[in-house]
Amino acid sequence: MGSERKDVTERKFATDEGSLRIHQAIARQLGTAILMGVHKPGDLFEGEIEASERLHVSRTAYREAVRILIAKGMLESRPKAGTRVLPRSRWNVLDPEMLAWMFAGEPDRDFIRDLFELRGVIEPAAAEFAARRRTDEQLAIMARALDEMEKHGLSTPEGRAADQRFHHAVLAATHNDALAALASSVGAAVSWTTTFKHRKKLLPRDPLPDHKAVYRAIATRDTAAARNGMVELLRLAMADMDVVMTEPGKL
Amino acid sequence: MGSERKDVTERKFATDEGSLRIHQAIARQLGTAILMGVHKPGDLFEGEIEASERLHVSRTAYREAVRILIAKGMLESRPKAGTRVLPRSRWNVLDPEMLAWMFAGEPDRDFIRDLFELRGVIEPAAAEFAARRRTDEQLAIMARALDEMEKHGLSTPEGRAADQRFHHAVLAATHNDALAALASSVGAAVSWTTTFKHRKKLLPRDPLPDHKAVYRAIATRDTAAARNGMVELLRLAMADMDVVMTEPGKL
DNA sequence: AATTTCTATTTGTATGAGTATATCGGAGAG
DNA sequence: CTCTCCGATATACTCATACAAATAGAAATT
Repeated sequence: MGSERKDVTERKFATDEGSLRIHQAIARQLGTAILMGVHKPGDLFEGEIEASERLHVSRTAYREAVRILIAKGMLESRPKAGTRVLPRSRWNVLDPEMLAWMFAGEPDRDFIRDLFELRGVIEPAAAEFAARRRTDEQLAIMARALDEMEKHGLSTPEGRAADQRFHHAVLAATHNDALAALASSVGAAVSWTTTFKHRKKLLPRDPLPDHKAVYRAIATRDTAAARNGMVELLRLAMADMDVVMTEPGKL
Repeated sequence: MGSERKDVTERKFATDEGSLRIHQAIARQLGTAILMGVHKPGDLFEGEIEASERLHVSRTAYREAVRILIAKGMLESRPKAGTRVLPRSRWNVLDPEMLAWMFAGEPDRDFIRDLFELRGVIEPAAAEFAARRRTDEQLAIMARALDEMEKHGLSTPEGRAADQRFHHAVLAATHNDALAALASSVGAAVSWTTTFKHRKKLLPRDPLPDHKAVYRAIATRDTAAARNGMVELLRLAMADMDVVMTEPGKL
């Protein structure tokens, strides 16, 4: 003892990371900074002591935050060498938490495009597998999701959540853990479009009929129709997105 | 406490985790245990103090290990509630480190199947994108990889590494970060087949011609041929794998 | 110029004290 | 009897400090 306690309220203000534990809050803060390009690949972090003092947290908490980012492939650290940002190619960009950090702010347009391209690759195949392997229970989940989409509409958070649940259910129905692991990536893309379109007040077409077509195909175990339905659904979503992406001006 | 059989050397022996830092070693140990089903979803871990004492490490190191596993979606921890294993659906099974843990031991056959199915979805599309967008430099990397595959053969570690580099280069050439992030997943599957087939001493067919066909298609920017070539390549790999998987007996 | 040795810097590990939080059980109200 | 509230308590979380290990880079050596 001998050293006086710090003013704790200062940190609350500085970070304001909700009810997260401190290490999580710091991880998010650092992760977000890296994603936004504040720290670029190859950049060296300050030492643990300086960093933890600047952030008004203990070295323990700071180190745990760094461990989290290392686990996600964003950082590496070695004695004497320090802690530095890894090349983008090493980042686990499909990690759910990382996607959450990205989409909390203004995500990179290029990456959005990449994510949609991934959707285009994954989801038609997933729909086909789902049509072949879905259980009745999984089908029921899809039905409920569609009901709620219809009930709330895509302009409400509930409706968008239901949309995500539908796509999630399709992936789950593939009975393939590797495909299902991409649910958060697909979900992020799904969520982004609808949110964005709502923000821009352009709802060019009702996506519900397409969703229902996919649903019917999966219900009747028509694999080809399921794939085609999903392709069609995505074609529309992507067309809308292209409008947004090629649009001039910020955001 | 009475039941300890501890040396200081025991940890070195028990974990024998190479030159990993302690927290990494513990993370790997716990992660592997979870993957092998020693700790099942829903299971509660012992307290930090007990756990760290049993493993002969400090609470600091143990906690950092747990942070890593939490970052990968395997665990969650809350005060009073304890630390428990999350449902499989939450695990980031495509995380490179996690794949390494899986394939270090005897990976789950079902998951291998899932991974190959994912390959079947991803790689043909990736080949098509690569044919459209590859740079000359990326093409050169593929060429070098094929040369080394031919030179060393798939029965050598060098040859298998070259095989992985080829598939990695194709994914990189898509210029899509989301697809490229799946490189380690694809790589794990690639590596597993060749390693396994070599161990079983069955090399049914030379995969090089197929690889070269894909390469030529990408070189000439023939998207359709690239896709078809990759489909063909995978058809063979999967056929071999099916033989292995349906084979009776362990492993 | 290449190699080895040294050393200073940085992360890694350990420990103990104290804080915050959520679960569980029990008391009280309906 | 069921439900809600509330407080005791177990548990993870945070902090501060000390010391250990490793390693990049300089210095000495060949």
